[in-house]
Amino acid sequence: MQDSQTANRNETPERILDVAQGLVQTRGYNAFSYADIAAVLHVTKASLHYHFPSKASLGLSLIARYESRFRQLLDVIDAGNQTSAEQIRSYMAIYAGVLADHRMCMCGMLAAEFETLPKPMQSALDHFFEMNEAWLEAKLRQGLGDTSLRFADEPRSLAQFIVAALEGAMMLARSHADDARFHAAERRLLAGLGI
Amino acid sequence: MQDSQTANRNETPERILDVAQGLVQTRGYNAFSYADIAAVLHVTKASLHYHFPSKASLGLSLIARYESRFRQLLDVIDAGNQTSAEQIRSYMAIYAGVLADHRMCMCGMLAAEFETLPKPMQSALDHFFEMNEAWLEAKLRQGLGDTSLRFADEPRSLAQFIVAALEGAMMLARSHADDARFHAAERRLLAGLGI
DNA sequence: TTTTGTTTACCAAGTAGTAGGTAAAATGTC
DNA sequence: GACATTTTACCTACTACTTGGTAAACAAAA
Repeated sequence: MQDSQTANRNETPERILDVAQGLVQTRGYNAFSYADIAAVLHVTKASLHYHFPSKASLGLSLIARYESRFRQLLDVIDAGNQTSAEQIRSYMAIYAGVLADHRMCMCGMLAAEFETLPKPMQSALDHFFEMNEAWLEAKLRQGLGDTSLRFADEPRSLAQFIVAALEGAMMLARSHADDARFHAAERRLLAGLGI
Repeated sequence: MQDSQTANRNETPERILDVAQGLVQTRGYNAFSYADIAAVLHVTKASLHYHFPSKASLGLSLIARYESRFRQLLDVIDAGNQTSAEQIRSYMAIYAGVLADHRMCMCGMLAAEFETLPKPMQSALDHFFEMNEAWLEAKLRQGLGDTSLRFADEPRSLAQFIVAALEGAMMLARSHADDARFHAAERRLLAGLGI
């Protein structure tokens, strides 16, 4: 009958992931501890270990959830009836939304720390970026086909470039506390697609 | 007369910085400890604290040295008689060299960890990027003037974009162990300047 | 009454950082 | 040149605290 207990049921792991994700996005994987999460949620570290036995397992769940949520957003974009150009704009808007929340893309942050991550997290990260690049590549090809986009490069390589540029712009916009830098990068990347 | 003593004289702080820089570039500021450096140099942690009282002071010295070395490389580029276009190529070659050494740009790495750094390090980092962007902006303006470059954007904003894109490309090339991604980004950025 | 989630109370190892001491080199001063 | 003094560069041994992680007891549902 205690609401904070009843409400938690089955949702506790999600709330742990919420807090952990925020910490990774602002501080990085190596700069947060179970104690930090415990303090926010007013539970003990031991309780966190019940849901996520190790930090590595927590990290892996973090990436899995992040990718599946990202995938859902892409599915929504795919379902709408926008041109490829508009869909790519929507894609960039996802990044912009994260930045507006004073966060770094979680997987961009983890990419910086790549060398220090457990193997399973590295593989999950690879998968996340592969998914992103594949989606973008498809949109680029589509846009070339229906003439809503205009560019010279190989679509796969251009997709990789766009992801890298967005991550880099996000990182520097955040450290300079200047979202305008990111939006300028967005505009320039779109200009490179002839839109 | 002991060579490892005589040789060390006055150079020990430099050797400490060398090791620390390598660790930051591959693992990040939050993922290395004095113990790691001590192990490489076969000295005690206390000895490191003699030269750099705190990790923050070590970090600050790290950025100061990195910026002054970077500045020297830019001065060499300035001194040569290349076109602006060629000078910008040389600038990108600095980044490529770091990546070829399986390292991330030290300041790019620190930018990801920005939120967790002591204030003095944050300010030093701002200064590093400001210096980079100002140099690039000047080269872009110069290239517009002597018609060796062709682009539509504001030079300052374009300079910021190029730095961000290089950092992002470097970060993802490193995590994918695929230097080709970075070189593709280089080519695309140069193409955006009409070269 | 078993399952689920939590707490208390730990642990071994690692973190940055300090105290106090030592040998040797550098710098005076006679 | 010989002497005392200071500085440099290091060490051993420690403190105070944090890290990820565990075991066992306990509470609340189902």
